[in-house]
Amino acid sequence: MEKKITRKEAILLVATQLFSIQGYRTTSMGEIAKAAGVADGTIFYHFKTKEELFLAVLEHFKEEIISEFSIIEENDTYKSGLEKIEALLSFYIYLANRLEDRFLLLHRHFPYTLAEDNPACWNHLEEIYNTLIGVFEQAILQGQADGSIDELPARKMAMIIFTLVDGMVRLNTYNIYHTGPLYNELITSCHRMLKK
Amino acid sequence: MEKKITRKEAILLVATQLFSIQGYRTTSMGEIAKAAGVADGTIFYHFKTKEELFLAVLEHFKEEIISEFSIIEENDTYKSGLEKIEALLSFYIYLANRLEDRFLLLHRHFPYTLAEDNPACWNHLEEIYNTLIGVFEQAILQGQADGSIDELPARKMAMIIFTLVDGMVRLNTYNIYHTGPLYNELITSCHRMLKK
DNA sequence: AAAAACTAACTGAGTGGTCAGTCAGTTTTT
DNA sequence: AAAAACTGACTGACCACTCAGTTAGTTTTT
Repeated sequence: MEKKITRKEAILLVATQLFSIQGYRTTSMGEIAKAAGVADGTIFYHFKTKEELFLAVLEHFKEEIISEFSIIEENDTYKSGLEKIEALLSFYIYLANRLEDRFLLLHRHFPYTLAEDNPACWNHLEEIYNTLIGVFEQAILQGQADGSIDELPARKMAMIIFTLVDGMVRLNTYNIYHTGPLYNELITSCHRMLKK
Repeated sequence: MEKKITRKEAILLVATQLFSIQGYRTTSMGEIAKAAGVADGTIFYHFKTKEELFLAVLEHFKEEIISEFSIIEENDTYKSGLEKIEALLSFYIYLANRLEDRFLLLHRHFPYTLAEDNPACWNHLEEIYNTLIGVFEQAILQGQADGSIDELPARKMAMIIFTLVDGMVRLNTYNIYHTGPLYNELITSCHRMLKK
C-alpha cells in the first residue's frame, strides 16, 4: 500500500526544488502551482503567504538535517575521534550530494536576509548550523579524550572544518571549479590540522 | 582639484552597492536611478539593459581585485613562502572588509546563474577566482622552493586554503556566526596544513 | 435509506501594484 | 547649430494575493 502524497506535501516538495534551484524571488507562486499540478489558489489555502511557504520549506530541511546526523551520532563505532572526523567529512559530502537542492538553498542569500527580521527563520538557520558544526565538535572532543587529536579549542576548530567542507560544496555547486578531485587534500589537510 | 564624478560612474557605484546589499532581482532600476540622483531613462542611455549594468559592475570588481593583488605580488619581501601565506590570509580578510559590498556580490547566487549562459560573465568570475587562488598557489610554490612548505599539490592546496578563508568571510556576512575570533585558528590551521 | 445540512479542499478569474525598457522631447556640451 | 546627454511619462508583462463559488465527502435529520 503506497502512502499517497497529499496536495500540501506536493506543493512543499515542488517549492523546495524551485526555491533552491531558481531562488525565492525568481520563483512565482503560479509556477509552483503549475509544477505541483494544483490551482493557484490552492497554495494560498495551505500557506497564507509566499514567505510562510518558504519557512515551511526551511523547517522541513532543518528536521531532515537533524534526523540525518542523529543517525550518524548513534552509529558510533569509529576507532578514534580523528577517524570519526574523516568519516564525518565523507558523510557531509555524501549528504550534500544526496540533498543537493536543500544545501543549495542554504547557500543562497535569501534565508539570511529573511532571518534579519524573522525570528522563526533565524532559529531554523541557527539549529541547522548548530547541528552541522556540533557533530564535528563532538568528534574533536572525543579525539582529545582518546589522544588522537591535539589540545585545540574544539568549537573553533569545528567551525574551521565546517567552513572548509561547506565552502567546497558551495564552490562545486557554483560550477567554477569541480572540487571532487580535492577530496584527498581535504582529508589530509584536516588530519594535519588536528593530529597530535 | 577634485576629479568630478560622471553620472555614468555614479550609476555604476550605486548599482554596485545595491546589487551587493539587496541582490539583483530585489533592486529595481528606478531605485538605482533615484539613489544616483538621475532620471530613470539616464541609466538606459548608458547601459542598454539591467543585465549589462550588472556585467559592468562585475567587470569593475574584477579589475579592482586584479589590481589589489598585483600590488601585493610586487611588494614581495617576506622571508619564507609559509610566512607569505600568513600575510596573504591577513590581506584577504582585510580586503574582504574594505571591499565588503563587492565580496558580498561574489557570495550571491545571481552571478553564477548568469554565468551559465553568458560567457562574458563566466570569464569575469573565472579571472576573479584565478587571481584569488593564484596568489596562494604562487606562495606555496615559493615555500616549496625555499623549504618552508611540504611537497603537496600546490594548486589543490591553494584551493583548499582559499575555500577556507572565503568560507569564513561568507559565514561572517551571513551573521550566523562572527568569525572574527577564529582568526588565530585560521592562521595556525593553515600553518599545520602546509609546514614541512 | 433518502434527503438535507454542513464542511474542508479546491478553483481560476480578477485586482492592485511593480518593474524593465521605450520614446518623444528638452537641456547641455562642443 | 549639431551632437550628446538627459528626462520622465508611458507601456506591456508579470506577480502575490483575494474571493465568490464549485466539488466531494461526511454527518445529521427525517
